[in-house]
Amino acid sequence: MKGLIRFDEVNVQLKQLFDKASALAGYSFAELAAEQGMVVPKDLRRNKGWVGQLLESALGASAGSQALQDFPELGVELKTIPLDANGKPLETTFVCTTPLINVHELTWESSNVRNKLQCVLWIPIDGRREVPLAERTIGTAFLWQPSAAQEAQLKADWQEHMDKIALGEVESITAHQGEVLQLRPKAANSRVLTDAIGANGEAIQTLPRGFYLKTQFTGQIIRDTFNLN
DNA sequence: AGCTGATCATGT
DNA sequence: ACATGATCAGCT
Repeated sequence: MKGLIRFDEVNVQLKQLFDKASALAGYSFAELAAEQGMVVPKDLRRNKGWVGQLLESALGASAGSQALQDFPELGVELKTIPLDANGKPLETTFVCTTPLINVHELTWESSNVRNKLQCVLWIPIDGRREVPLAERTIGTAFLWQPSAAQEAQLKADWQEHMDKIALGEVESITAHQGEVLQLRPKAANSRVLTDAIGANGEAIQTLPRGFYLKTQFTGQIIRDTFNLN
């Protein structure tokens, strides 16, 4: 009984979140920022995460720097995705940082990538740089869970990357690898170092990496959702 | 340093 | 034109 009641409550909360996100469609960044008491920066050059933070604020996501979902009680991750005039993603999507040590015990099933992508509340946003930031608008939010085929692709890429990391080959991995999930630097700058495994199993220092969804993958999600093509 | 939120800017 | 490697801000 208790479980059933909780289940219902979670569904109600999820619906409320989705309704709230849906209601944001059409608003300009200026309008939403005013509502949230935020100031629209001139551009995103020194405020790259600003749009994401604007939506987090509007939807009441638990802020912070923890490696958790945005709505842990709902198991939902919030992601903004900048689109061009044709509805194509302009950027890859950061998923989470990549573990580079103690990786032997890790499995896809328990991975942070799988956890984060289990249920995503995507919010398409106008990413056109030629449009002043204040005038850009919010698109139609949608909930997504990876299909079996999509999860299989993600798992295969994740496993390939993690195998290389475990073998001490992290520095040979480029963003070209992975069908849908790539590994790229994720740091304040290229001089930042973190612990990793070297080619002979020894400890080395390397640039921190993150997992990113390639634009072809997110582009297909967008097309599937909005019946484009 | 290492997470979160990401986009920038350059090379191809 | 586009993706890769680099970078920016805030908080812990």
